[in-house]
Amino acid sequence: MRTEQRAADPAKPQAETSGDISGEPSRPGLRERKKQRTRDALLRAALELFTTKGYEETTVDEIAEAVDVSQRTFFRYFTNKQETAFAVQEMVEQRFVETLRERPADETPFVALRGAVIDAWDAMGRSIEEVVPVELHMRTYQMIESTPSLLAAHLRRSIEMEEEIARVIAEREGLDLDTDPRPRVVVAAFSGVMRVTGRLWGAGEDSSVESIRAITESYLDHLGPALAENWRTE
Amino acid sequence: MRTEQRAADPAKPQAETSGDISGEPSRPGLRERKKQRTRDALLRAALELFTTKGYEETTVDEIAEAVDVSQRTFFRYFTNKQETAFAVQEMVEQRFVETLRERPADETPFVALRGAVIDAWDAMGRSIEEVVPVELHMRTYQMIESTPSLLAAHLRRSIEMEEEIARVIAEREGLDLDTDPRPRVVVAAFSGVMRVTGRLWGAGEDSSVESIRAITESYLDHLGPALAENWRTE
DNA sequence: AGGCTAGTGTCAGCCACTGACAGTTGACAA
DNA sequence: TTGTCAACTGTCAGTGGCTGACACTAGCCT
Repeated sequence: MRTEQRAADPAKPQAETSGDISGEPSRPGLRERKKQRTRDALLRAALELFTTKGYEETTVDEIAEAVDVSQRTFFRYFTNKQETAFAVQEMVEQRFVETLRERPADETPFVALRGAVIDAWDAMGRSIEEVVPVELHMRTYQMIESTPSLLAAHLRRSIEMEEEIARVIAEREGLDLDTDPRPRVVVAAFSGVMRVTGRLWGAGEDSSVESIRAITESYLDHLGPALAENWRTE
Repeated sequence: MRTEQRAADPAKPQAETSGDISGEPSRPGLRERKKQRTRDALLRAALELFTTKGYEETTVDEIAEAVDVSQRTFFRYFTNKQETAFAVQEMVEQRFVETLRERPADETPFVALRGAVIDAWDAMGRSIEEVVPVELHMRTYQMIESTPSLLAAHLRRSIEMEEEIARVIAEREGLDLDTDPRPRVVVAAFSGVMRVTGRLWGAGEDSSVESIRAITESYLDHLGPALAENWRTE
């Protein structure tokens, strides 16, 4: 009943306390800012440690110590050790889904999916920096792919997202997920390919955003033809 | 550095000790038989407990106690708690790969894959009984699908098998996995669909072998058409 | 029968994680 | 400014997965 993951979010930014007169996104109070700083510090420290000495080799105690808080405090910000590894990933995925929703309605599901990933990769380069250096995020991604327990968690998160994506697709096409298997099927095939590209990228040399973008495009373009009948007599 | 999974196999049936004169698969010594019995007992006890009171709620101590051995002994047979949950699954997958290898060379990769799963489901019904009741295995499968940490592990194991399958396909077609992405792509798409069916089956009512066989066939037949362009004007 | 060694139990200890409780410290009203 | 309340944190103790070390028991073999 130990390891692995739970749920909940004890660190959610609960209701603003400061008097919020102007409509502006007023700067949160000292308390909030302090919390945010602690969380960011824990996250960065964790990722830095994970990517240098390895995930399994990094102790929660070490992470806490690096930020000079108690271990108990760490667990109040992150439900478990794994969660830190996926914190940034989480953001990227969020963005992907949003992008997908905004795709023109006349696009084929597959085309829309393809377009959304490409966009997501591009946007990522720009908007993550606020939390952690992109380069650190890249290293993190590769670490996830090469750490068995994290890979497992990564995959599970993936299929949860698959379900969400399938819902979006079904909505776009005006279909019923419960009776029409096609949305789930495309998404499954699509995601399967995405995973392969992710793995390849993680294993390869070039860890740039451009690199994964290129692999993604190329592989997705192979999907249709690959399911066709005769490979040998192409 | 705790939970999750490791590797190794401390319980492998190492070299026969008894004098093996006849060519027959002579009955192993008392020592071996005893070991086998302990392992089977642990496995059955574990699955029984997992499926009744839940995986996370089951303690290794409880499993060990149910078989009346020490906790330490449990860990000499299984590298970790998770491994027991997948012990039977492991056999099924082994069989699937073997079946795939024996598929007629003139079949399309996709057709061969399709045929192999169907065969595997059929064979399963017959040959697992030796270790655990099929019904218990079914319950176990559903438990895996509904237990987050196990689902994660299950997915990871799946992609490891994907790689193996991709190798088989590449071999069949005489292709080079390193330069030709198509084997991995079909396998990825295929496996993606397989996972969806597995999940559906686990969530549904009918937990029979026939049921999953049917779902599998139906869904795989949807894959080709689903990737085609226009769903709305079908 | 007796020695060898695989298999087991016991013990101690690490680490992820959690509940309980008490001490600090921002936020806010008087 | 000060006092109160609640949020946040640290400390402590405990559970459960998992491992190394060591001593002991019991099949196996000569």
